[in-house]
Amino acid sequence: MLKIYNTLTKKLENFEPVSKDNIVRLYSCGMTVQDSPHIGHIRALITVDIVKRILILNGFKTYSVYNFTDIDDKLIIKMKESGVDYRIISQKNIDKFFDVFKSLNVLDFDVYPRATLHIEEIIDLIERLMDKGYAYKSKDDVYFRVNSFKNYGALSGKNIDELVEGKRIELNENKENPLDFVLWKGVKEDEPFWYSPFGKGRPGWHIECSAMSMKYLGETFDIHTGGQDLIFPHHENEIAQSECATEKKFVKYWIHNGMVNLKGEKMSKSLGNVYGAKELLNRYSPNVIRLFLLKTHYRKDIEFSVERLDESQSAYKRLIENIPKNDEEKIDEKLFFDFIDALNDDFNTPQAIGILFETVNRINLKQNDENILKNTLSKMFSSLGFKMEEKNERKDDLSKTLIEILLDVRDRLKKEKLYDMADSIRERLNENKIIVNDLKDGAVWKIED
RNA sequence: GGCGGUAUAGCCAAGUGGUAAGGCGACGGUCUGCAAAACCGUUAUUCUCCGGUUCAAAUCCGGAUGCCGCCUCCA
Repeated sequence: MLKIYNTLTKKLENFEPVSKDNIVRLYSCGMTVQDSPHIGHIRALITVDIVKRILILNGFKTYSVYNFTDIDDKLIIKMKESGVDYRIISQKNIDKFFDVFKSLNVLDFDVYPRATLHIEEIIDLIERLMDKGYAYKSKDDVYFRVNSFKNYGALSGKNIDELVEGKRIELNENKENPLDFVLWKGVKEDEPFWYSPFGKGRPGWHIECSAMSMKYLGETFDIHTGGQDLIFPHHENEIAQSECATEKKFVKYWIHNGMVNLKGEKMSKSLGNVYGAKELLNRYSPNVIRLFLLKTHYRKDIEFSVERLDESQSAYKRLIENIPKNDEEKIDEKLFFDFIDALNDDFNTPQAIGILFETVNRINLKQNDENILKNTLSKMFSSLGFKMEEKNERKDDLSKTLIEILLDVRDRLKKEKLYDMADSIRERLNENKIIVNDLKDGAVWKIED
């Protein structure tokens, strides 16, 4: 039985899907595409990926949505600064996202909707809210009336009265209540806009997620994921908008992943301390990054560092040694069951990875069930979304031959006990990223990753 | 100030009542002319601190302290 920690109830709950059709519907809050993806986005992505994979292991089918918020204040600021149209900036970042996405071996989502392509749905939703008295027009903007939703604060555990006293509420004389949030922003000079019954303007943050999730997943769906930093106000506002419009429960399970911190600080665009996804992928393989992330439980913050990644790389090397190339059928059912059991406990990937390494240790002890263990390891490996990497053979036949000749010469030198010369050949090859290891039956070589 | 989370070995990290998984590192060993790689072994009498409950506590209860996130755009 799959158990999920639900942010809404703050409890571990048994997972039971909303619909009887065996399809689990998920919505992931994606990027606001004013900037390139970073390690934090990767973590969120790997988290949903694991959620989906484990649902599938439990016999469910999934239908999932990953959205792009491709119009917002920051994008407009960037446009004004650079003189480049916001659509070009956002498209560039969406392209970058898909580059990263593809290399990570993440399961495809079924839909990747964009806010600007759902203006109609957004307007409809705002109209529904206005008709019911949950939203009001003030000057050129439309706001959501927070006081009209009695459950406001349920997800984030916040109390409306305390929020009002908080020091960080933005002052805006158009609002009835400082907590009210904008659904539709009236156009200002030199800004992109769309026509609507409430005047020219553009959607506020929050509303696009409600409109798009409802469109593709229905008014009530199973799982909504995102980073912990989205709990308030973004997800809180999504619930308010959606539930007021439909008068139905919006989402059954809310899953939030922890942050990736850098030097004790959250990595974020505003702090300017982000570590780019692309940079990272140039330096580490997708599997190493995946291992680095899955070694820590998804709800816990991770302290980002190159040392941690190097550590994961060392561990990964040991793991990969024992993954057979061809998947065979026969596995150790008990072992695999333990593995699933760990994952079914709120996606406990650290424990599952522990089982992987215990299996590696057993394989290395060369017991008689070695092959079965290897097959099981392979199945666990791919269940977690790791993918056997194709070694890119950057060596052509000629250099291969030359290296073989050199090693042959070196072998003869060794036999003559001319170790200085033999070692010098090894060193010079080494300097050129050709690693030579003398094993029992002769030397082997490989090109350094 | 409010809300939430967290504290486990040198470092990272599981474990929520039955006597501390796993990884990295370090050290020792096998192999080796040497090195490297690979493999084997060792590495927390104890879980931030102080009380309490229990036959039994890292785990439950009360209290203290530290760290982090959110309360403003954020994955």
